[in-house]
Amino acid sequence: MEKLAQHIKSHLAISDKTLGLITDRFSEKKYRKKEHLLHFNSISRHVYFVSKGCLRTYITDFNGVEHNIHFSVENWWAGDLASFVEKTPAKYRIQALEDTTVHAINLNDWEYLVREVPEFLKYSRILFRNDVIAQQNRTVQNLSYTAMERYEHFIQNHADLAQRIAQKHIASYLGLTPEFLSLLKKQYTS
Amino acid sequence: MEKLAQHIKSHLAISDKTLGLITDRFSEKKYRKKEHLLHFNSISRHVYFVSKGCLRTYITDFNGVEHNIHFSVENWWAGDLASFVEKTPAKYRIQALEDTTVHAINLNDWEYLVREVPEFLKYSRILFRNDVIAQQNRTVQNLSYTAMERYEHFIQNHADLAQRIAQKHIASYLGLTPEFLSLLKKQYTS
DNA sequence: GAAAAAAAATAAGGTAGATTAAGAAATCAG
DNA sequence: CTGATTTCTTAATCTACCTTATTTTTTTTC
Repeated sequence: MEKLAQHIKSHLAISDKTLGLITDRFSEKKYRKKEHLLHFNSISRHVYFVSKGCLRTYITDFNGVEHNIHFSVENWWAGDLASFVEKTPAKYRIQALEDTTVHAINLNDWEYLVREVPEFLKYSRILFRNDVIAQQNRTVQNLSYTAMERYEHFIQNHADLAQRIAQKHIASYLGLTPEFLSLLKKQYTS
Repeated sequence: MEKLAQHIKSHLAISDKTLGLITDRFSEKKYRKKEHLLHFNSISRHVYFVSKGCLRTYITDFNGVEHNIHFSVENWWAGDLASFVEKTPAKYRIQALEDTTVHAINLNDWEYLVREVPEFLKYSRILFRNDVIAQQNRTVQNLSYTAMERYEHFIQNHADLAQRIAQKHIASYLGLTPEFLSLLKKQYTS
């Protein structure tokens, strides 16, 4: 739980005792590469904090094409928020891209913490807020930039991810075919 | 303030007295068509609840092309959340598309309500949550659907808006040129 | 560490949507 | 009500990105 504790501490002042109350509600789970944490149309019972490894959150459209929405490496959260809080069937799927260790919390515990631990409520608000801002930025970028610009931006801001993740997953994240990304990459290097 | 009160009531149980505490912190403002509520690079001092009229939230990209991010008609919120909560220069601009009446709240009052009125905290969480979910859906749609499909979807889900707003603004929202939208429209009707 | 599978590169040809331009229709300002 | 401005339409041309197919490279598996 050390990474989760650190993450919370980095966002607000909190005593170790209170921190303990929070981390007590999480349980560690391990997933093998390619394993799914969340399946389409199932109800998302947990949200996850990644302490090791990498997850992708994606949808499969009506043509069967997968679209990566989000990557979660160490110290990031993953989850289908809508499914989790509304108890509705998930639109998203979540899959491990590497052997991954997460700290999972279920809705009961989440609601307990939000209700009983003011620091957790504050932390959860920061998470939601950051999520909103990140999503906004992505919308803006998809509207404003060419494929090449989006690729450059991704490389510059997520150099680590670009090393770790298969190119086809980056292509999917950027809304491109892997073939076209391959072409861009060649142009970018030269 | 009646519409704002109604909107809050529709999301949670709340006494009229508590509701009064909340609406007291809002002030009514009126804007003429084409007037801006928020300029680029200024700090967003307020968020707005629209009680009459219509606003658009948009960005101008480095080529000078405008991209509509969001429309806010009666009973919707508008604001550059990132700028508002972080006190950073706004990325978005907000403009009245019609003569518009809003209820505005500044950050001090917002934070006061979040801190002192648990019902408002709950309400604000619902707003953020819905915002996240709506943004997610938009990302998904932009990735998965053709221009025609996005147009059909818009017409079906926002028939009212389609009547009220200039087509060029819908085109911008859908990520299309007005010329191409005009073409789609012809195909759609026939 | 070899065979199998998955991912990446390369290339030709195709298409959704952009660009440019010009006329028609609607809206606005006085 | 009228001229000016903005918006919408139509059409020809163009291009960014997709599709399909083949080969090469990398990764996985046992």
